[in-house]
Amino acid sequence: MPRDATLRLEAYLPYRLSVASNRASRWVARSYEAKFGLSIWQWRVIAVLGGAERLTAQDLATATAMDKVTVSRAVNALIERGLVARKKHESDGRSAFLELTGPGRSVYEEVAPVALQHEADLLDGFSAEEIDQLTALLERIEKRAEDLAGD
Amino acid sequence: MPRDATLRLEAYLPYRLSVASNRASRWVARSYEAKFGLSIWQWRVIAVLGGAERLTAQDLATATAMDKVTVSRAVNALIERGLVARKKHESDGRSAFLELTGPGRSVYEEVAPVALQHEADLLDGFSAEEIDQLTALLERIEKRAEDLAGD
DNA sequence: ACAATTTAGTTGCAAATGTAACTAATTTCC
DNA sequence: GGAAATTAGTTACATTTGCAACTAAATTGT
Repeated sequence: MPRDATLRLEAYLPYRLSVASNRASRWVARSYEAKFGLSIWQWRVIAVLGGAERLTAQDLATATAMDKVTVSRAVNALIERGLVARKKHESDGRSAFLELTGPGRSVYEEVAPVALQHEADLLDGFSAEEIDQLTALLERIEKRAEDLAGD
Repeated sequence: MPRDATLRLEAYLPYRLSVASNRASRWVARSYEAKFGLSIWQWRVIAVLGGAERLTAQDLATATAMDKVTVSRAVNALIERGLVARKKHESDGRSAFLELTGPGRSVYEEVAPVALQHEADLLDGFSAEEIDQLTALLERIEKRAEDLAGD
C-alpha cells in the first residue's frame, strides 16, 4: 500500500532503488575498470569462478543473474585476456567448463579484497542489524519483482 | 564492515542492490512502455512536471537524477509527441521552462495511479515500518555512494 | 566594455546492450 | 532409430547509452 496517494518521484520506491543502485554500481564499476580493466560483468564472472569449480556458461548466467549473451561476451573477453580457460565438457559437446587460469586466479585474489572493501565503504556506519534488514528487504523485493514479471 | 571475509557474490551488497533494482525497473519499464509508450526517462519527466511548474531542463535533471543529455532526449521526444511544451524563459535565453500540455496532463493523470499501484504491488506484504526502514537505508547508501564517488 | 569563463542545452560518435536469429549438440518420444 | 523439440552458446543488428565536442547565451573580472 502506498504511504500516500500522491506521486512524488523522490519518495517513489522503484526510483529510490534505482538511484541508489546506479550510484553504487557506477562507483564500483569505475574502480574495477580503473584498477583492473574489468567491466562489471567480467568482474562478476571472475568473482563466481574464483569460488567454485567446473561451471558452465549457463551456471554462470544463473549465479550472476546475467543473461547468456552477456555471459558469453564477458567470458570471451576474459579468455582473450588469458584470465579464463575453457575445458572440454566430456558429456555435453555444446557446453564447456570454465575456470580461472593462473593469472586469472591472481586477479581474483587481488580483486576480492578490493570488492569487500567497497562493500565495507558503502556500508560504513551501518549496524549488523541494519545490514541484515537491508539484505532481507532487498531479497523480498527481488523475489516480488520476479514473480510479478515472470522473468 | 563485511559480515565475513569471503567474497560470495550472492551475499555481496552492491550485487544484491543491482539485481533487485534491475528486476524492479525492468518490470515497471515494460509496463510503461506497453501501456503508454513511455520510456522510464520520459515517465520520470512527466512525473516531475506533473507535480511542479516552471521547471527548466536543468531542474528536471536535478529532480530526476538523470543527466542533462538524457533529460534533453526525453524532453524532446515528449515535445514531439505533444505531451510537453517549451515556454520562453524571460530572463535567460539559453534555457526554457517546460510544462505539460493538455494531453500531457491527461497522460500524467493516467500514469500516476498506475505508478502508485506498481509500488504497492512491489511492496505488497511490507509493513509501514519496513518501508520506512528500506527508504532510510537506501537513502544512506545513495548519499554514501555519492560522497565516495563525487558524482 | 569586452575578453575569458561558465552554464544551458544539443549533437555526433563510439561503445554497451538487448533481442532475435542462428548453429550445433542433445533429448524426447513416437 | 529418427524426426521434432529443446538447450548451450554465438553472432548479427538495431537501439540505447554515455562522453566529448559543440553552439549560444550569460556571467565574471579587469
